[in-house]
Amino acid sequence: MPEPEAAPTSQEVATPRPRAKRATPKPAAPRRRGPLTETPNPAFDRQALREQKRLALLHEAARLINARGSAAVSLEDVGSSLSISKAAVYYYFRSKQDLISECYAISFDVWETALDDAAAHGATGGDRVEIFIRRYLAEGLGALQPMILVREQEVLQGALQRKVERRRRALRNRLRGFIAEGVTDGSLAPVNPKIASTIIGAAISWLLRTYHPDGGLDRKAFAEDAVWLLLRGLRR
Amino acid sequence: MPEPEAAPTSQEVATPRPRAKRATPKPAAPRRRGPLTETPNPAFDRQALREQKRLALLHEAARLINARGSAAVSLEDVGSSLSISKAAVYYYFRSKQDLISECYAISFDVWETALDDAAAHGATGGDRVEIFIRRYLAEGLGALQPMILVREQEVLQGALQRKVERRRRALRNRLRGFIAEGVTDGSLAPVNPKIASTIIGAAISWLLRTYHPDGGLDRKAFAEDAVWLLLRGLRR
DNA sequence: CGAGAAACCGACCACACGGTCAATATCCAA
DNA sequence: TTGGATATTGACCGTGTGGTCGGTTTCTCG
Repeated sequence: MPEPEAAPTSQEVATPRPRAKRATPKPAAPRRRGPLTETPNPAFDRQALREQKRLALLHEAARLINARGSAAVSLEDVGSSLSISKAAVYYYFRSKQDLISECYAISFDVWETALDDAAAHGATGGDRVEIFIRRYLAEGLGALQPMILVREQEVLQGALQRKVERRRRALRNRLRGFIAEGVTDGSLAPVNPKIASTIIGAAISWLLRTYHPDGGLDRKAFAEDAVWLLLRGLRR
Repeated sequence: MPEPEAAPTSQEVATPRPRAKRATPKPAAPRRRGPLTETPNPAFDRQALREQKRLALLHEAARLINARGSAAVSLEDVGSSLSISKAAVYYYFRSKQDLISECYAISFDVWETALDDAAAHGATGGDRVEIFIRRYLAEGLGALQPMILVREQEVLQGALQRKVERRRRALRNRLRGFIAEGVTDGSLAPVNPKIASTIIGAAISWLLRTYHPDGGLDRKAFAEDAVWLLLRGLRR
C-alpha cells in the first residue's frame, strides 16, 4: 500500500473561528484500526463499514466531478446521490477540498500500481513504458472503479494543493525516468523525456475521461490502439 | 473568417424576469460595422476600440481560466486585472457563460485555421495530420495570443453548451477525416481514426495548457518532439 | 432494558459571486 | 457650449453553497 506518511491532512484553508469544542470524531481520520478489537466479520465491523462508505462517497464524488466539473458539483449533490444529507458528508470529510484531494490520492494509487508493475516486469525502458500504459488503461477502463480521475488541480489550495502537486510530479518523474532509460538503452527513439512524459500523461488521462463504454468502442481495442499510437506511432 | 451564422448568442439560462426596458446597447452585438461612417483611423474608431477591448477581456479571461479554472475566476477578477469594474465587463458581455463561450470560439478559430491549412497544403492524409499538428502548436505557442484555450465544457449550459459541443465535434470530425484518409491512402498505419483523433486532440490541447515558456524548453523543439511522438512514435 | 457512542439530519450562518440598475463620466459631433 | 451616444462605476440584490451546530435516531454492548 502506498502513502506511508499519513499526516492528518492539514486544512489551513478557511475556518475563520478558532473552532472550539469538537465533539464528533475528527472526520478525516485515516483508514487505520486499533490493534485490539480484532475484526470478527468485515460486514459488522464499524471501522470497515465506515471506510466502505467513505469509499462510496469518494467514487460518487469523482464520478460527478468528472462528468460536470468540481465547481458544478456541490456536496449536497454528492450526498443526495447516495441518499444522505450534506451534513452527513461532512461527517466523513473535513471539507470539499479534502474530499477532492482524496480523490486524487486514489487516482494516483492507480498510477503508482501501474508504475510498480512496469518497473517489476519491464526489461528495457521501452517495455516499462508500454507496460505502464497498458496497466494504467486497463485499470482505468475496468468496470470496478470506473473513473476516479480528476483533472482539476486548480481547485485545491495551500497545503493540499502542494501535496497533490508533489505527488503528481513524483509519478510523472518515474514515467520520465522510464523514458530516459529507454532512450539510453536504445529501446526508444531519442525524444525529450520531459515532453514525451507530458504527452503520454495527457493522452491517457484524457482518454480515460472521455471514454464512454456505450460509444461502441471495445475496451480492449481502445487500449490497444492507444498503445499503438503512443508507442509505435501513427505514420506508416 | 469562420462563423458565418452570427446569431446573437441566445441565453435561455437564468434571466428570471422578462427583462423589461433595455437602455444600454445590447452587449453581445457581434463585430460588425455599418456601411457608412467609414473608418478614418482605427485608433479613433469607436467600434474598433470596443472590439479591441472585448478582445483584451477575452484574452485576460482565458489566461486566468486556464491558470486557475473557470470556477475560481470571477468576473470581478477579470475586470480588475484590466483595471475596470465588474459592471464594465458586463457592458461587453451578457454573462459569464457568454464570455467563456466566446473564448471557445476564438480557440476553435485556431483549430479551424490549422485544419484549413492542412487541407490546402497536405498531399496525403498523413501530411495533412502533420501539418495540422504543426500549425496548431505553432499558433498556440505563439507569443501573440498565448493561451486562449479552455477545457471546461462542463460549465456551459443549454444552448451555449450545445453550440460549443457541436463545433468541437465538427472540428474533431475534420481531423478524424484526415486520419481516415491517411489510413486509406496508406500514409498512416491502420489505426482507429476515432481513437487517434481523440489522442491527438487531447495531447496537443494539454501540451498547450501545460507549456510554460520559462520551463527551459524551446518552442521549436517542443513542437518538433510533439509531432515526432504522435506521428513517428516513441518506440525505436 | 439502558447508556453511551456512532451516524445522521434540519436548520442555520456567512460569504462570494453572478447579475442589475440608476447615476455619472467621457467623448464626439453639430 | 450643448446634446446625445458611449463607457464606466458603486451600490445593491438574490441565490447557491461551503461549513457548523444542536439535536435525534440508530447501533452496539453490557
